[in-house]
Amino acid sequence: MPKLSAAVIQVKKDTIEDAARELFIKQGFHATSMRDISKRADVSLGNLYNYYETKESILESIINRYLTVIDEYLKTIFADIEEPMEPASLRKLGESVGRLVNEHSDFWLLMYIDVLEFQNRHFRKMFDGITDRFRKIFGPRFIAAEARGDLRTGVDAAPVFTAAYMQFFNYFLVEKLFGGNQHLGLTDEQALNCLTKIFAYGVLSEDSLARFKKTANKALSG
Amino acid sequence: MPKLSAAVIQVKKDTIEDAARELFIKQGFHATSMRDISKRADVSLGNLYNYYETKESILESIINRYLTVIDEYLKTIFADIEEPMEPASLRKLGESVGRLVNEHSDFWLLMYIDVLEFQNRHFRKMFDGITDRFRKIFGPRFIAAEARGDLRTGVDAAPVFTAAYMQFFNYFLVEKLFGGNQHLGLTDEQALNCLTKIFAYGVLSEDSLARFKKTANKALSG
DNA sequence: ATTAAAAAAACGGACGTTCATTTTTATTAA
DNA sequence: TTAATAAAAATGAACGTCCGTTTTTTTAAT
Repeated sequence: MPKLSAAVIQVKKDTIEDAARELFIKQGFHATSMRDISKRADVSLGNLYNYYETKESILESIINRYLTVIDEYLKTIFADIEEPMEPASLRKLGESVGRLVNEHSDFWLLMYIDVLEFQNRHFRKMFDGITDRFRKIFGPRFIAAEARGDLRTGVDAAPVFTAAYMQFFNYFLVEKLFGGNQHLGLTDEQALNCLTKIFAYGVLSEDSLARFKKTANKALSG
Repeated sequence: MPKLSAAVIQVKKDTIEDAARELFIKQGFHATSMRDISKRADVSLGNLYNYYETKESILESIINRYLTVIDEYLKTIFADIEEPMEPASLRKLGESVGRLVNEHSDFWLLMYIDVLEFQNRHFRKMFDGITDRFRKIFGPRFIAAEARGDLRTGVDAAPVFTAAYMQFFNYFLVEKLFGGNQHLGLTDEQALNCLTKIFAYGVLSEDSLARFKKTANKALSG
């Protein structure tokens, strides 16, 4: 038998990884055996080792492929955002992140597998330097917003945008994977509104704002 | 041999659970064998089954004990907060949550184990109805703050406080377990300040606030 | 002597991986 | 177009190890 074409090999790897992913997610990495994978992928046990060196390398391949999928999803999300600091944009960011979490919730389970089994070796890049990445994408618009006077004095847009992104992320992950069931006491729609308003307007009234500023601002400088 | 005293039994269970916890955290639940636990706890393999029915019940016992520890920690945190909506209080909340995460980071790994292996069965209660719990603790002070006019009109303090709590939590978890290494591009101190300011004051300036309110407020109502 | 705890041995099964064997198929020669 | 061939792919039994748990035996305290 001559070598299979790269395309055929890729198809087979796809079916193997699909099967493995489903199992890893449902029952964890260690609880999934190579026999389980071979059965579900309809590939003989031994043949798995023609495509992957070890069981761990199957997981790695799944994670790496998934990372690119998510990366592209995120790119389309960010491409849709014109003025990142506007409330409507933040709200839209939240919606998009919610979809990302809910449509790919298995991916985030893989992330926890990675945290537990490999000290998050494969997923580190997701969070490492994330603020800088946002600065790269939105930098000019951050600066423009500041120049227009959209932002409070002293506010750096990049970490704030990152914080909003992370907050949305965390909200939907808790809802989806941690059994939060409306842990903010609000529907998803209401929660998105609430979180967006927090980032845009904050919580304090104009009156109390002036009152607290005297005592709090020095403590919160920097 | 007469029955061991309850105290002696508890001591032994402590040593077993300490050993098991260290192993579960370091290498995961499935990757940890009863032989590993028996070796580390210096207890014979068979004897483990005089104290626990199954391996899973060891994990459950660890989680339940830990849950009470964390619960008490949280109680002391909340007891320290007099006016929950003041910036200084939010900042203090953030510091406390940071300590909680960093001092008990293994606990949160157990939570991820629980998510993966048991659909978060044991940890659900940590997030379920959390906003209501905050309302129970701070309810009168939330109402008082609103009555004093501290809050913007239409702001419900409880979900906001919960969101702040979750945001701090997530920030430190990402830093500690997900390799964030300053993912906001700030030191922990600066990040605490930044997040606190977001919750207190929001991001937008007074000028832009008025400008956006016309378009955004109807979209964000509710 | 009695009773329970602790240790050791044993059990059946499942694990990741290897490997000798069989099957398959793109290429080659007819 | 077809048949032969050679090499890769696919197979599944086998390997040695380790698993969670059970059973048996030994030890220790009343």
